[in-house]
Amino acid sequence: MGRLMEFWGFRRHMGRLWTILYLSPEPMTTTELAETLQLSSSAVSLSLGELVHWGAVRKTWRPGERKDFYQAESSVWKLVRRVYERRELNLIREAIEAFGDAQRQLDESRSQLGGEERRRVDYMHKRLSRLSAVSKAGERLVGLLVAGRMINPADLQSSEEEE
Amino acid sequence: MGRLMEFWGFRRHMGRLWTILYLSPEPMTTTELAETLQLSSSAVSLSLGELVHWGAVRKTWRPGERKDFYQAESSVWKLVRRVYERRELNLIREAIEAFGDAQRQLDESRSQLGGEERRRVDYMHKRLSRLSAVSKAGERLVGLLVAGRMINPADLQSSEEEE
DNA sequence: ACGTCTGTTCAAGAAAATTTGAACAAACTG
DNA sequence: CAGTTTGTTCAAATTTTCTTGAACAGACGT
Repeated sequence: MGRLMEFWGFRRHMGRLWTILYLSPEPMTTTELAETLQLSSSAVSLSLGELVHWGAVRKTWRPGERKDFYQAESSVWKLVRRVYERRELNLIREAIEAFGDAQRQLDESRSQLGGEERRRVDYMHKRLSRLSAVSKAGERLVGLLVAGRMINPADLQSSEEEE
Repeated sequence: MGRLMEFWGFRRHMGRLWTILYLSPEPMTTTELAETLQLSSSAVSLSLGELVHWGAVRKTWRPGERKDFYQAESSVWKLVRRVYERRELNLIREAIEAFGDAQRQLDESRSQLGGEERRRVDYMHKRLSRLSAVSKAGERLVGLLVAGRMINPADLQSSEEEE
């Protein structure tokens, strides 16, 4: 799980910590976690905090106990969905914006150019439109995924068919 | 695109190079690319090579010209699909294997344990089964994506419903 | 209120990655 | 075949990211 998480753009330790908690029938303390994974307490604090931020781990208390206890959110699907919702969707939206900005910049310079250069700018403009179209199709697709609705990958394919 | 690619686990330069080529009506040489992006020739060579390996860029020639020319594969969907096929699917499969290995290791030690410890091992075993189930549902889902078939995210959800 | 226990933050050090220039290899030209 | 041009590989150097221990802050019990 550590490698998987790392690949997915998170800290490796986040995966390791979550797994330990997921496999434990009881909530655990930071001390136990640090011992199990041979990590310093600061490393545990950092990664655990991020896990809590992503909702992958929950803090719990025990009557009488002074230390915090942690337990894993056990629905992987819920977690995946949350990441796609918060992170991937944003990423796609930023990209779409960037493509639009680029096109506007091209529009501005276009009038001052002539012949060869203008044809080049027009070409770039057309390509950016296609990138936008694909991105928007991707955005819709991820949106459906997050909503748990059926997805048709053919939509993505057709979004960049030559006109 | 550089940031997007980086986020997706590739070199940033790969995204930048691909974009320049994608926006160019003509194939380009390594020299032009290095100039445009202010990169050393070795950096261009390295990242371009990887792009070619992933099928995101194609080498072409021009009669009479000594240098190699490169052009971008222009179907983004094709590229995404290839990455999921080659990389993400493998990753999931490795994870599934790892979960199985872990379970087998638990099976081995189980007989030598008693009471409390055995209950703990049984719990971990059950959790690993659930991770396997989710992973297999994910594998099927990505498989469908790659094949361009309809996907139902509800399958993932139901793969980890309490029994 | 004081001392102790817990968790977080920070800056310094360690580790990992990227980048580069130089050396090498391969292909073409005259 | 010698001399260019082009492309790749490698190790050193730089940059970036992680990790750690110490300092800090908060909460609790006595």
